[in-house]
Order: sequence, then C-alpha cells, then structure tokens
Amino acid sequence: MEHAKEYSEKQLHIMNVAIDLFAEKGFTETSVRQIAEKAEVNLAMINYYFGSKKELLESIFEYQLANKTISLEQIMSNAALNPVQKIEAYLDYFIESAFSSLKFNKIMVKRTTTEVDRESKIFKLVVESRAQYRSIIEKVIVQGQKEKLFRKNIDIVLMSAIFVGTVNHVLSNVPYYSTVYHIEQGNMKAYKETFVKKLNKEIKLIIKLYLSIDAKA
Amino acid sequence: MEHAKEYSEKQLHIMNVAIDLFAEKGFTETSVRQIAEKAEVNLAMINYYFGSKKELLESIFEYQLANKTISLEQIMSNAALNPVQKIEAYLDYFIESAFSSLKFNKIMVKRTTTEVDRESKIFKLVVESRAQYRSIIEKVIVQGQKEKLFRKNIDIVLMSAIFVGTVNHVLSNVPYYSTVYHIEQGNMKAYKETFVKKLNKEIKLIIKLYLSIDAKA
Amino acid sequence: MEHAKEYSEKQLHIMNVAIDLFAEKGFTETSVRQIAEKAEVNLAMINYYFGSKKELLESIFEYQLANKTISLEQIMSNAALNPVQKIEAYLDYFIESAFSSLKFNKIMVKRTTTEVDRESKIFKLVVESRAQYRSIIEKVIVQGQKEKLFRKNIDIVLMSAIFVGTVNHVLSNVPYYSTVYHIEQGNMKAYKETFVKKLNKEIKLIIKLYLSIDAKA
Amino acid sequence: MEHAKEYSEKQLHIMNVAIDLFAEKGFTETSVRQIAEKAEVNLAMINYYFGSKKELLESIFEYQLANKTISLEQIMSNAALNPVQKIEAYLDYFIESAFSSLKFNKIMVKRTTTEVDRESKIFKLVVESRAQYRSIIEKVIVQGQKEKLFRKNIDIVLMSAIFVGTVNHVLSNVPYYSTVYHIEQGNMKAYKETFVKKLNKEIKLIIKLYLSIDAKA
DNA sequence: TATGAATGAGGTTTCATTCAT
DNA sequence: AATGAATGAAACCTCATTCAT
Repeated sequence: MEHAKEYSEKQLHIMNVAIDLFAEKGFTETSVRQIAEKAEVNLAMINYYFGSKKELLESIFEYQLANKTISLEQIMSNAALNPVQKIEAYLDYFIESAFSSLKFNKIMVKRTTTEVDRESKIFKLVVESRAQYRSIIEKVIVQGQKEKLFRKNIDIVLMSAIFVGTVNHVLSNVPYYSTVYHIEQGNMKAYKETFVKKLNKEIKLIIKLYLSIDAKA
Repeated sequence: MEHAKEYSEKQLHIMNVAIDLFAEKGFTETSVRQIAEKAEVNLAMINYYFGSKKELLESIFEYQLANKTISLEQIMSNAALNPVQKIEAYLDYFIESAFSSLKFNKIMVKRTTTEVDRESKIFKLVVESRAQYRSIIEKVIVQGQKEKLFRKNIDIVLMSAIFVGTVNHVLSNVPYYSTVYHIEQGNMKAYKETFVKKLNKEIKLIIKLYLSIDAKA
Repeated sequence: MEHAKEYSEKQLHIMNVAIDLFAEKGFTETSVRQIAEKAEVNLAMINYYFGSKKELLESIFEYQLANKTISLEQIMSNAALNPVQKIEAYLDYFIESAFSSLKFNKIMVKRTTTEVDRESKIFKLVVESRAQYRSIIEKVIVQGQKEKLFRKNIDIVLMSAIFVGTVNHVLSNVPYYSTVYHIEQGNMKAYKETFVKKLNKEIKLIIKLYLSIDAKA
Repeated sequence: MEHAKEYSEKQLHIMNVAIDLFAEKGFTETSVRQIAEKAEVNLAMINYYFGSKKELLESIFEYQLANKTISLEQIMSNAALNPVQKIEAYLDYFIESAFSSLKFNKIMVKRTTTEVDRESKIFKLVVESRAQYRSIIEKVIVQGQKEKLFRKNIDIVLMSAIFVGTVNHVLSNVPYYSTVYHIEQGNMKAYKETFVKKLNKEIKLIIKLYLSIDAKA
C-alpha cells in the first residue's frame, strides 16, 4: 500500500469545505471559486495544492478511504466475540462510520453511480476499499459456517449489496425520509435517533435471518 | 392527478436521447448541444419544446413516472393470489420495471440524492410516486396480517428502503458489480442473467423472512 | 486537394483582424478577447466559428495558402517567356506576393520557426505549399538546362532557401531595416520603393549568376 | 561599451536552460516554472536573480552577443589573407558561430521578428551587434575594391541581408529541411554534414560572384 | 415550426510575481 | 541566498439561452 499523503491544516480545511459543497450540490455544479470563497482561501491556491478540481476530488477519496478498514479489523479480531456478535459489530461499525462521514458518503454514492471508467482513480479506490470490507466479513462468515451457526452457500457480494445499498440509500435521501417520517428538515440528530437507529436494528435482524441455518427452508 | 401531457414523436425522441446522456454522463455534464446533436435536432428546438434544460428533465420525470403504478395495481388486484404471492409479484414487478427503464432509474437515483429542495417539481414527483407504491404494498401487508401470515409492527417505509435501496444500488453500479463478478463490460443480458436473477431470489427470501411471524424470535 | 472552405464576410473579417494581431504581437501574446474587441465581434463567436484559437490560426493558413500557386502556374505557362524571363517572373511574383500579404508572411515565418511537430496541420500545409512552389521552378530550370542556359547540378531546395530566407528576412524585419536605412517607421511605401525594389533587383542578379553556366568556374 | 556583467555558475545554468526552452517552445510559451524545474532551481530565485522573465531574456541576449565580434576581428586582421580569403573566413565564422549557438540563434530570429519597439533593449542590442559585423566586412570590401578585386556600388546591408537571411532561415527550419532532405529528425550532425556544409559552399560562391567585377555584365 | 447566429455569464486553469520566513 | 506559500490577473473555452428570420 502506498504511504498516506500528509496534508496541512489548510489543505484539510479546503477538502472539508469541498466535501460539504460536493455533497450538497454535486461535483460539477460546485465551482472551484465557490470552494475558495467558502474556505476563505485564494482561488489559485486550490490548484496550487491539488493540481486540479478533479485531483482535489481524488485526494478527498484517497484521504477518506484510507485506514477505514484498519479500525474495523481491530474490532473483528476481538477474540471475545462470537461470529454473530461480530456480524453485529460489523454492521454497527458500518452504519456508524457511514453516518459520521455522511457527506463524503453521499459523494461516494453519486460518484460510483457516475464513474464508469474502470481505469479512473476513484473507481479503483472504491473497488479496493470495498474489497477490503468484503474480505473482513468473509472471514467471520467462514468461521460461523465452521461453527454451524451460518448456512452454506452465502453470496457475500450480494449480501453486502443489501446492506450497502440500503444504508447508502437511507443516508443519501435524508430530505426524502425526513419528509416521510415528519422529521424536521436538517435535524440530523432526530434523523439518527428515529430512523437510523431503527434501520440498524432491522438490518441486523435481516442479516442474521439471512445467514441462519433455516433461511432456505 | 393532472392530465398527462401529450408529446410528439420528435419530443419523445429527444427525451429518450436525453435519458441516455443524462444516465451516462450526468445532468450537468450533458450539454443541450450534445442532446441536439445526438438526437439530430436543431439546438434551439429543445428550448422551444421544453422551455429549458431543467424543464426537459422535469418532463422526463413526469413522463416516466406517470402510470407506473397502474399496471402494478392491476397485478395486485388479482384475487387468485394470496398475500405471499402478491409480495412476490410486487417484487418481480419492481425489479423488472427498474431494470427495463434502467437508464431513467439511474437518473432518478442520482437526482434524489441531489434534489434537496422539497419544493422542487422533481422532489414532489418522486415523493408522490413512492407514496403510491407504498400504499399498494400496504394493503397487501395489512391483508397478510389479518390472515396471520405476517407479523405485526412492520415498518413499511423501512422495508421499502431495503429493497428500493438494494435494487437501485445494484442497478446503478453495473460497472462495479460487473467487475466484481467478472461479467463482460456492457453485457447487460449476462448481468441480468447472473446477478439480477440472483438478487431477485434473495430479496424475495429476505422480505419473506422479514415479514414472517417468527422474525423477532 | 480538398474543396476550399467558404467563409462569410464576418469570418473573413475576424481572420484579417487576427492576422494583424498575430503578426504584430505573436500568436500566444494575442488573446482571443483582443481579436474579438478589435473585430467588434462577440468573444464567443470566434469559438463558434472556428472552434478554438488554434483552429482559427489553421483556418488562416489554409485560406492564405490556398490557390497561391495557381496564378503563378499561369504566369509560368506563358509560352512567350524564355527560361531566364520565367525565373525573373517567378521572383517578381514571389516577392510581390510576400509583400502584399506581408503580415501573414510574418506569421508564417514565426510559425515555421516554432512549429516543430511534423504532424501538425500547419507544418503540413507549409510543406505542401512550398513543395508546389518548388515543383514549378523545377520545370523551368530543367527546361533551361535543356537549352544549355543553366548549368547542371543545381540544388533547387538550397536555391529556394536563399531567396525564401532572404525575402522573408527582409520582410519580417521591417523595423530593423527601416532603422538602418533611415526610413520613416511604418512607411511601407518608402520601404518598398527603396529597399524591396533593390532587393528584387539584386536577388534576380544573384539567382541568375547562380544558375549560369560559368558559376563554378 | 558597458562592462560585461558577471554571472555565477548557477545563473549561467539558468540562462542555458532558458535558452533551450525558449528555442524549443518560444518565449511566452515557456513558463518561469518550467525553467525553474528543468534547471532544478527554486522558482522565486529566478526573479531574484534576473528581476523578471523579460529581464532574463535580456540578460541572455546581452551575454550571448557580447564579445562575438572580437574573435572575428582577430581573424580578419590576419595580414596573410587577401580580401577574397577574408570574405571566406568571414562566412565560415558566421555560419559556424550561428550553428554553434543554434538555439540562441533561433530565439534571436523569433525575437527580431517580434520585437517592434525600437527602444527596447533587445532591439538595440541586435542593432548594435549587427552594426559591428557590418563594419568589419565593410573594411574588407573597401580593401578589395581598392585592389580592384570587387566591383563598386556594393550595398553591404543588402548583401548582409542575403546571408543573414539565408543562414538564419536554414538554421531555424531544421524540422522542415530535415523532412525535405529525408534527414533523421534531431540528427543535427547529419544536418550539418549534408545541408549546412552545402550551404556554406554555395553561399560563398554566391557572395563571391556577387562581389566580382563582372557581376553586372 | 425551424434554424443559424449571437450573446453574456461563468467555468477551470495557468501565469508572473511577491511575500514572509 | 533561498524557499514554499500566496496572490490577482488573465487566459481559453463552453454553456444555456435567445434573437431574427
């Protein structure tokens, strides 16, 4: 793995401002000028630091995706947990992590929908990141299968698609679900307390049902 | 409901070309000139027909979302089907319909992620469309609960989020899942045969497990 | 040969304004905005017409070089002239033609000095144009050799280099030679009357000496 | 004459790198950043050393043109040579000198074509340099005329224009003449051996013919 | 209905130069 | 002497839209 790039306070500030704007308005719809103004930074500095608007986005992906899996791996290596508990911990981590970087998550959803070029840096970063996630859960499932807790013939990609798709959907459509659930617009705390909490519970339930021995019966 | 607008052959042609381009490159990334060129239509005519680029997009949503639920409602009113079968028919329809209008679906995923203004026409159209879908499944579930086939306390919004999120995710990330499954790029038939078919089966399984009496046990 | 492109009055006007500016300040040093302002044309029109600044330059070359050789060929086909007179007519034409399109000529000198990419459109256009000129004079020289008026072993490329180099040099360094000859700055008529006229006479003399039988003696 | 400025190794290095780039791409097309990078020097140092990009160019001219005529003067003062031999030595020197500083020569051709302001430092430097060259050859020609080797009424400026124009043309259009003569791109040795050598011979021949008594006959 | 021309705003990027250390 | 950061201006180009016919 490459050595993680180091960023100055100012650079990180620019990246965070960019995340906000990209999440809110979209990549193309956000101008570099807007980022500069909101970050209170000279326009030319952004190109000076990142090279181009596109490279700024790539830096954001690189930075956000780096080391995401490391702390997860630590959680999973906790010997005290049995496979079922590990699955629960995994889902807790996944949802919490997506929620805490909500805006970047939204950008990622948009981008993976647009990024069609398999050779693009972003496509590769996302593929790699997801592969890391998959390999972690795979180990747990194999262990659970050995212990006869989980059934055979589990398609991990598809199973991942279910919770990745669901969680991303819910976190990318806050205005929509706020409307449906009559949650005050922009009140993320309430959103989390009511909807995300419920989501967490139900997704766990579903995944456990899905893995359980009798699923096919 | 408003009376559905009538469109000429030419207008429909423009809309279809626009769907292709919007799906492939995104709304902002597609220029009106590109649409005009690909549709072999004079540039100025597009504004003449639709008023503006944004209104063209709105027309597309209006047209694509209109009458979607009607045929579904017919399926569901089939008295010969029991609630479980109805749920299966519903999911079949949902997946098939999303797959057959794959490109519009992709646009919709992108847009609902971007469209933040609750007063925007597109936001309202999507909210309304989803509400119709929900009301249809709600009836089935209530019926299933009466017949003690389904458990109590089912959150339909969340349940919908699960399959809407999953299906949209899978259909909006064709390049990604093609890569993961080693499906030839652009071979949609193979994609459907291998991945979407499996998805259909598993989603049904999951939803049925989720609705079943013992889910909470 | 390709069919010559047709240009509207307005397009020709833009091209002429561009020639003036490119000759005076250079290609890179001239901004499209300056051209637009001097031509009293909307900035975007220039890209609308020509595609880009570079393509504008290419159009200028294409237009200026087209049909240049045709009228020369007519002069040379005049049966009444003997080879020596044809050489003189050739040189008259060459100098007069370079002088009458003085500014374009200057651009061409600059560009051929810069244009290093053998695959560039402009490089190819100039190579082709010069080849046409050469083929015309070659015929005359061969004829003169048959008639024992000119010596054998004449390198046409090098001979061309002599008058092309000299004429271009003189016409591209008007300020310099005006200074040396104390000709009023910008008085092109005087420049032509005194310096170019003399150049014409001497170049003819030199070329004739160079071609003559005794040259090597 | 001003006392020649002294330059450090580092400054000379920068100037040489700048010559390469200016010759290859042009003055405006070369950025100070590129010079800094290629010279492996801090960007700000270039302004620190030379004041500005333009002054860097002026320094190059100053340095390159200084003392050029001195060694020529020494050659010409060789009492053993007769006027005809001196003309030959002059031309040898001129061509050799232009060839050995090929890149600066190319810059000079470009610049004298662009530099229109008679008050500019570069314009003045070039005028002065050329005047020195002229004064040297003038003496030889006057001597030759006294010895009845050369004809009367020789326009030295025009005669200079012929070989300056020709030599500069040939040396500034290497890609073009390489193409015409099928010389491998960038093979300067071959270029010199075949084309420049021939040019040397023919130019001498021409100038001698031009100066000879019978020229007007 | 249809079209080629036209417009003004705004996009990203690059540049030469200077500042602060 | 040397440097990395910073700056403001200006470059080219593209866009959605409208005008005139």
